[in-house]
Amino acid sequence: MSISAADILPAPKAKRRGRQRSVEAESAILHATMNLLAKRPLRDVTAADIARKAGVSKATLYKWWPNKNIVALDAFLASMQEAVAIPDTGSAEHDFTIQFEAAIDFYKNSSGRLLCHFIAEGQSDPELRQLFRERFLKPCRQNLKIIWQRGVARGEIHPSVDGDLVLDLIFGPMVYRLLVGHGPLDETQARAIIRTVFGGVRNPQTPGQ
Amino acid sequence: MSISAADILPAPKAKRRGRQRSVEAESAILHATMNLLAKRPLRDVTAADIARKAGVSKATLYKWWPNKNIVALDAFLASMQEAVAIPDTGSAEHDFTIQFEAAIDFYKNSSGRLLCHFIAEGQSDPELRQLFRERFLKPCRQNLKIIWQRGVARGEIHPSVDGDLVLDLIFGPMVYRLLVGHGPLDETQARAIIRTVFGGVRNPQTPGQ
Amino acid sequence: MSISAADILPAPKAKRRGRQRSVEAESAILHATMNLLAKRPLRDVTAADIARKAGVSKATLYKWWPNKNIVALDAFLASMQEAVAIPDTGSAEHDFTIQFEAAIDFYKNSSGRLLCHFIAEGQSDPELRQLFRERFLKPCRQNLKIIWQRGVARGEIHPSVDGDLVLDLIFGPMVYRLLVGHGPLDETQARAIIRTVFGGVRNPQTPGQ
Amino acid sequence: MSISAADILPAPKAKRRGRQRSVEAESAILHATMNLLAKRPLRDVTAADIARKAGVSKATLYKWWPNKNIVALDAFLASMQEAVAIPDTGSAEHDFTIQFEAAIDFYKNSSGRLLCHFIAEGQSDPELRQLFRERFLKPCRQNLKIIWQRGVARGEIHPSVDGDLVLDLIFGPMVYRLLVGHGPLDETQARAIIRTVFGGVRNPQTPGQ
DNA sequence: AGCTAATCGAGACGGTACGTCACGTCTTAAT
DNA sequence: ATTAAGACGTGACGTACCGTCTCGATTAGCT
Repeated sequence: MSISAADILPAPKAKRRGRQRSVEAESAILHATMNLLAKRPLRDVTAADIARKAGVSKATLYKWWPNKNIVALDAFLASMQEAVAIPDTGSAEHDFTIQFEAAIDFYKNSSGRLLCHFIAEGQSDPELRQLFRERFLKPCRQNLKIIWQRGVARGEIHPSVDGDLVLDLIFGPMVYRLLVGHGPLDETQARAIIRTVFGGVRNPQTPGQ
Repeated sequence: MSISAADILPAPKAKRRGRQRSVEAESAILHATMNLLAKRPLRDVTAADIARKAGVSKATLYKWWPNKNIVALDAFLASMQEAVAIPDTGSAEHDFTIQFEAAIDFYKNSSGRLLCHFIAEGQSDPELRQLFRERFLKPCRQNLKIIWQRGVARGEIHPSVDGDLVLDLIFGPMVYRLLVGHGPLDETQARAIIRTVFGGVRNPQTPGQ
Repeated sequence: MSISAADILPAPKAKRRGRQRSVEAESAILHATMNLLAKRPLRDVTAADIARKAGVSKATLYKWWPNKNIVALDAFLASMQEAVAIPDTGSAEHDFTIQFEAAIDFYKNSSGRLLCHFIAEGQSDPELRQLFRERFLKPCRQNLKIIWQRGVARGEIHPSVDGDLVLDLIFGPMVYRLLVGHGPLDETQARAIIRTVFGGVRNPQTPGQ
Repeated sequence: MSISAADILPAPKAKRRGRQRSVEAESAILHATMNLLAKRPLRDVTAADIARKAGVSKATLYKWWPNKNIVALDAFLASMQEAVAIPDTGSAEHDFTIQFEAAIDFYKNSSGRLLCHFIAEGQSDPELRQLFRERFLKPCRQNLKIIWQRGVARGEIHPSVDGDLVLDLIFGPMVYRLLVGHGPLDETQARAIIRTVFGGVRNPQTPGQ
């Protein structure tokens, strides 16, 4: 899933004359960024901080990225190298549970804070918002949709329900609680969410329903 | 639901000696703030802007509020004067649908952007995050929980499902989409969300389930 | 030599109606001011500081004095209660030496710093400058002129030299060094100054003069 | 005698890497400062005023100078480009008269007000006081001491009198009157001061002396 | 083997918002 | 009428970060 800055920037048409872009610099910037983001929130990491830590000039940073938020997004994506294997247990509900528990576990660390900051900064940085959707959210959701599709194919999931809606019913509450912190977020909650999304909150015993 | 700055500050026991706090100033600040927030995002509204527009000094603003974000929250809360009547149609699902549609309608305007900015700024401003939960979220959710409680009492809603979870299953997706903008948010979606939360995504026809 | 605020302000015509002016307040203000000025420079003492220390409201302070600088001048003058006895040894040079040594001794303490601050603040506060001349400088110089007059009368001092010039030749260097700190200021210097002012710097032995 | 900010800052050893300090900015700042100081007193000139007038950012100003007072001192020094030719008429008294009259003439304008403000601000700004002595006073006095030295060498001036004292006897009264304004300051006074400093105030005719 | 560009580090720059401070004025209830 | 308390408008302060820019140095393909 890793996406380097090169993906965003124009492809190097043939070989350009002059000094080539420094790969070390890019790598140093991304690593320095993740390093800093592990310690303090995105808002408190300045472009100058990143440049200093990476041993790179601010100009280099701004040459390849429009601003530090997008550097951070890039660094975050680059750090998610290993492709996540989508489980396939034969039960969509079980698969979702596995994936969702893993997600909550992952976002409990500084990754969650970072995710929140991307969403937060995206409120006043449309480009970040856009890239966040394209580069991060879309691939994630495409993976998850496979579970949904299997569920529909197997007849487990009602075909009338939109796949995007299913994902948002699952991940919406998680993101909400991550951002606002008004409720707990652990394995128990993960299971309860999946169980409820699948079963619904309606009481079937009720005669009048 | 309106909450003025006075709620946050020490209550005026009897009448204090000395010049009283200017009610006009407070009101002017709150109105000016809402006025500005209707035009541009919270990030682009400065403390000086608010002070100028309110005909008030910056010092006065900082005397009563720690920063402009919390002024904005206060202004937002003050603008939500009218108590929202909780519907009671006899069906929790219907009640939720009414309320949820109203909410989505409300947050489609600048209110939604403001809500998003509160959540966004809250990521790097713990006090705002805390106040947002206490002053805004809590009262809202207490209202909504009444619908849930009636539903449980009537046997419509399965008693095993936590009320907070129900609210997050409904509002989580909305907030998620408001913040990230990866999916639509309209009356159709509102109904689909409520319907799915109540009915679940599981296909009951499936024999193997 | 003490001059109270009352001297500056309009005399209380008969008995006015209502609460009478608090003498304690005035005294408390003047004492508090001197107290504060002994600790830190005039610039760093605020009107609020004085009011707080005196247990008085800022409004009271501003009612009777135009600003804190003039409060300070008043406080300084009030603290110089005891009339200085002018020496009369029969020699103007000796008398001046005695007085000048005493002056340098006096201004070595915080009094000197205060004097400097009056002169300094006077650069941007014409009223202070004016009052400093009238209330402080004039009385001081009138005293000192007695020494000069006696010297002229006795034939010690050349009648062609203006008395004010004599005083400035003596005290100018002192004030200059107090303010700028470019040279020492002690008993030795005091004597050298008086000696030189009386004798001149010209070398009488020089034949060609 | 001109002293630029560069003198205060670390000398540019060879050519440093990176963008060089803008000479235009420095020059613009110094000129703008003098320009403003010709119109209103130092106290009423703000750092923002200078920056705006110079077309420079406040940050740049604060990068190179600790505060506006020292900018002003620098600007004042820079404006005193032309080296003052020390007169050499063969008579120290005459030389001093020429120089002193010129000084009084110079300080009659806004320069005198500026000088006073440097001394005034120096009372609460030790760095300014220090720089004023080092950068302004010292060079001035070294020039003037040449006159004194010649006078001593020629036998005109009594060798027992310290050169610094001679200068303070002459300039002390001038500075005193400039600051306090208690006496006139013109050509007549200038001559009277020099004459008295050289001849002393003592009446030689007096038999009893 | 130069020439020519693109890139690099360093860091200065204009701009703008921040939150604080002191000023001198004012309003209020109590004396 | 004057007081203590203290809120108020004004306006400067010095700091921080933004994103742009200008340097001289470095590097590599092209002549």
